[in-house]
Amino acid sequence: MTTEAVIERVPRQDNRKRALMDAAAAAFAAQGYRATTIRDIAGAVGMLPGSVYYHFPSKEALLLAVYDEAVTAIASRVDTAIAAEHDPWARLEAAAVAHMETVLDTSAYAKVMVRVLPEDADDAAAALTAARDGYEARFRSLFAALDLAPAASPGSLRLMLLGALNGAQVWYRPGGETPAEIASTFVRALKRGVAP
Amino acid sequence: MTTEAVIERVPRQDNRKRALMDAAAAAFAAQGYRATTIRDIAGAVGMLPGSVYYHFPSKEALLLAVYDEAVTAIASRVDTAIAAEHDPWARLEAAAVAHMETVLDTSAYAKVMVRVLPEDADDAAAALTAARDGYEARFRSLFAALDLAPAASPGSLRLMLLGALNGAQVWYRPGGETPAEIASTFVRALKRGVAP
DNA sequence: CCTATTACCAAACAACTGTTTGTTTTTAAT
DNA sequence: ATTAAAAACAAACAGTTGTTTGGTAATAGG
Repeated sequence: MTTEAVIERVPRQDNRKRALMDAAAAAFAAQGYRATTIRDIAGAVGMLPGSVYYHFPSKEALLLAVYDEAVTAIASRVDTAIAAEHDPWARLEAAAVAHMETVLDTSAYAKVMVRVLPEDADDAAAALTAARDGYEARFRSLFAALDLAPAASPGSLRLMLLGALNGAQVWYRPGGETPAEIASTFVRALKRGVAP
Repeated sequence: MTTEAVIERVPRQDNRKRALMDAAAAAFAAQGYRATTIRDIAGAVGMLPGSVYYHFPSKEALLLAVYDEAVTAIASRVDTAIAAEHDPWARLEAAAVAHMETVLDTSAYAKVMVRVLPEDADDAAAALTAARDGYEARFRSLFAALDLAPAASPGSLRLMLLGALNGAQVWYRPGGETPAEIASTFVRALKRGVAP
């Protein structure tokens, strides 16, 4: 008994955990965190509500998992985009385009990051803020590398750019300019406006 | 009976209706619509939950009343601000400053307009959208009056400006630049960026 | 004073919420 | 085939939600 080897079980599939996160992301993005019920999510993957708690200990934990995944994914896309550029303004433009495309086109995860405010999840609020801050630090660096006119504050500009990009989720409708064009146009206008 | 004069009663005071709307606006702005309960609002004015329904037929009706009031108030402030200017860019700047000051300083009502998405209120969604559109039409006119470089689309610029201004509510913390300074700086940068 | 209306209370309702519990089925290694 | 863990079901729980109902003070006009 004491010499018993520790048997390691490989979990059958993560598929269900992933399916739950995908369903949760879609629901959170479309209806918001509070308006989404565990029953919505469970139903979307053909599960009973109680079964969700085998995979996640709480609704907030599920949100946090989705949120972390969202931050990781968009951060990696932005990193790839800026790695291809050297000029500071070109890097900012590339980052803005990647951000906007991810939020508007790609995944429900990024939409969750924009739509769900940290205050929506009482206990997980600090964790959500931390995750978001980690991502936004990239834009902090990008703005710090710019050569700006003395009147322009990099902090305000960064927050306004992110506000404008994220606000697009509320009003954007496909058909006219693409997300990439909108982001690109905006950053270029900003450049002409605040360069020395 | 047929010649009976119609007696008109003057309601004692609207004070309570107003108090309810103020409390609702504060709660909606701080916690969002769904996270706010009728009990929260009733408690804030020293009333029992059921009594709220003497003044408003539903929670959504209360939201709509707050929303309409918010739109009316911010629209009047913006109208006053732009009436004092003649140059198109100066008018836009004045409007942006008035918008931002209202959202950040003045009242919880304006914050509701920014924070509560129409989709949050299932049945009243269309009414909320209509109210918001009526307000945003002012900015449509302001942008239409500008002399823009051919590459810049007035529609995208308008939505980005509003996105940036409204996004400020999420990140703004008092202490540094004032809301008016931020809005002003931003519009001026935009002008240099997109003027022909 | 009388009376109808206004404004509110007190208590409940039915529906829905996140979550828990005990049990059963499914899976994969022995 | 046996076994044990993994994954799900079935059913409930306790709390909260928006809302309704019937009664009761308060108010102001007659």
